Amino acid sequence: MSKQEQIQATALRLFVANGFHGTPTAKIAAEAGVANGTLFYHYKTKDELVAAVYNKIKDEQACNVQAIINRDDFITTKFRNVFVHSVNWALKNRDKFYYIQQFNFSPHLAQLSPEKLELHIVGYAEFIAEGIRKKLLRQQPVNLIISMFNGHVYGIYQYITAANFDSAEEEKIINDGYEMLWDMLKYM
Amino acid sequence: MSKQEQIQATALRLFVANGFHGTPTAKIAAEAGVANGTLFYHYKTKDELVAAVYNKIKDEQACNVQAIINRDDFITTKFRNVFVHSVNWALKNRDKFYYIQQFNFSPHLAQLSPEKLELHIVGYAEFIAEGIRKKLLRQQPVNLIISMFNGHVYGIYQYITAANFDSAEEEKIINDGYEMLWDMLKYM
Amino acid sequence: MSKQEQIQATALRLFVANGFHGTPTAKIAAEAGVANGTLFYHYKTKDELVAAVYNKIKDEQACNVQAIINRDDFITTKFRNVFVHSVNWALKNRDKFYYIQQFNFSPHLAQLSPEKLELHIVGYAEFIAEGIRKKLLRQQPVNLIISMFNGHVYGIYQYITAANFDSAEEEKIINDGYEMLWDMLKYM
Amino acid sequence: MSKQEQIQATALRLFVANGFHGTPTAKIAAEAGVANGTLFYHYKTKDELVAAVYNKIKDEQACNVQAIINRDDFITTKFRNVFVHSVNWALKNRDKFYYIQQFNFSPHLAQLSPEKLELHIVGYAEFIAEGIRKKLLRQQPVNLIISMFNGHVYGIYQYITAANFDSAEEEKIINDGYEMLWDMLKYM
DNA sequence: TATGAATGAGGTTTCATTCAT
DNA sequence: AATGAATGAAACCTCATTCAT
Repeated sequence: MSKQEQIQATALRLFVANGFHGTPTAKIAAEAGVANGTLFYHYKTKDELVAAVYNKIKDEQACNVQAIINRDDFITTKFRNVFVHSVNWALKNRDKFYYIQQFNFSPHLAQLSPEKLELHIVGYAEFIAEGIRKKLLRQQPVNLIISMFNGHVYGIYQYITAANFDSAEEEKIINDGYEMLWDMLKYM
Repeated sequence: MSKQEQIQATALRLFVANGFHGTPTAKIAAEAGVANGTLFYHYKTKDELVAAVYNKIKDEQACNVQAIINRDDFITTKFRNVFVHSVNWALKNRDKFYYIQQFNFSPHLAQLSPEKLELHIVGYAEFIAEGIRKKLLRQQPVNLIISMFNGHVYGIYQYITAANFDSAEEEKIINDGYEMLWDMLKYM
Repeated sequence: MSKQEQIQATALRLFVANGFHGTPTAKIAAEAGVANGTLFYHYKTKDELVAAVYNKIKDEQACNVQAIINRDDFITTKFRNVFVHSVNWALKNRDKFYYIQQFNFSPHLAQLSPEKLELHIVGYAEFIAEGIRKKLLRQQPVNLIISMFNGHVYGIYQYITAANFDSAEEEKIINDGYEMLWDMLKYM
Repeated sequence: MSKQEQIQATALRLFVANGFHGTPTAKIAAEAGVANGTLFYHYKTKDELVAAVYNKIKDEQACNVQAIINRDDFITTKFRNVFVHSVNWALKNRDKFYYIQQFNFSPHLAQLSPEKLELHIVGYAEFIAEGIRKKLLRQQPVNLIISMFNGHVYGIYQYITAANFDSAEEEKIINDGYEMLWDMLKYM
């Protein structure tokens, strides 16, 4: 693990635990086992580090989703798989999921270039558009469908993390959640 | 308006405009027209003020929702009204809604007493439980329904604020959004 | 106990526990059960309160010693009694004794009028002068004798408070201490 | 002279001149010719600096005394030299002596580790124990002898500093003082 | 006599960032 | 590529004191 990766991993952990503001760069460096100045050698500013961590997570997320989309499944299967995978990823990477939210509701978001942001949903958009075109999904704007989808993932995530379910219960909730989602978005 | 109220009102305004970290206590005091020390006379720490502002918004929100719930409507009407109102409130108070999210994804949240947090959903829970009991809503746990509901509000909010719709369009989206929500949560 | 006395008693306790600087007037007032302003009604400044506590203790001390001096004892008996009493008083009023030292090594001391300070040793001086004149005590300046005397009290006090003796042991130490003192100061 | 040493040296000078509370950290930094933050880079808190200065003085004192103890003198000579030296050091370093007392009667003392405190008397204890064993000194506990000794130094110091003696007078007083001390502590 | 809200100067401390090595 | 001592602006907070009631 290179020093740069050490720094990012430590930053993620500390930012989630204490917030951006509650995490001094000095602490990140110390816990990452590098010198204070090293952090600023790799990232010009703290904000740059914050954004780098965000982009890395987003890329990882997008990659994973893309892998599922690329599978040669039928669209409705794709849809289901993307949902289930998204929830599971969030549950297995709570830190990262939390970090994304924290970042989204911070002044940092505004400083990201819009094209960078677009990138993260491009894969989504296509197959959902296809679903709408083929009258498998509701006749609504693609972005609205995506927003509903994400809101739903977020809702399930909140529900599951607020309590302490075992993995069988978790699975059932995700399945029920998918049924609800499908009832909401399917073409009728 | 007492000095204490002035401080809180000013803090609310500045916090929603610049975030808590972007707002020095000195600025709050100055714009509230009081001395620096006065702020700390009424709130032991800045964090206490941050939490007070949060609670005030939450109370306002809860009050509004409660007013709708208390109306002598049929449950399905209540349900619709609460949804529509929640989205509209968020859209008309984007700063406050943003502040709430910012707070929710920060270490501040953890420092709030759990009972205070419970209070904010107590009104919700009852009428939704009733809806489930009367077989108007899906046979799922109350909290799951609430989570879905909130996720949905959040999704619609995101969709609307990401673009620039006129008020007629906005209304249509909210109505469509409600239909989708209902298809998801209604008893079948 | 009047409010004024409450304030003084509380101030003594807190000053000893936390030092002058470590004790805010607000805390004194609060723990004394009076309002913040009340303290400043009785004492124009914090320094005045600090000095008042000092003077009260010194007066009490001086009074006690004077009572012993006034007894119709032979001078050597007086001498012994004053010593024994001084040590015992210090041990029974550790807070007060500590306070005196703390005050003596603080900028407050310099702000006391010299005549006020003189007052506290006037009783001492006379009978010691007599002891010297009558060739019961060493032929040295009165003030030197007094300084030695006080240093000796201080030394015994330090020794006893540093350890945990029972009262029989304490008594023995004080007696031994007196013998040493006498060997040092008696006329030969 | 490193910046760290500069800070400590300046702190020592200002603390002894104005007391710890009378010396803002900003002033120390300014007079040491370093930035404000530099002080806190080397000392986590002001208290840490206060203690560091204390320890430095104590070490200096202990070193000096140790040098005398290590000399190949007869015990009674050692004893005399230590006394004379202690008084002279106090008189030539009134500020430092004052600082030590100020510190001793403050909550700072309680925060020093006990083993650190022990260190400062370890040299003393040994040769005094030897004096007792060899029946040159009174048959009393070592610590009692030390306490008496210190009380005596303290008494002489008080007497001399309260008035304005020339150096010849000072010398005589110290000699007389020693005789008294000896009459008190010698074996009979 | 007593109160307690209000003050504001001043203190300690933090921390992102720089730079000589 | 890496270091870590040094920086100084700016933050939070304290507290003796005042004053209208």
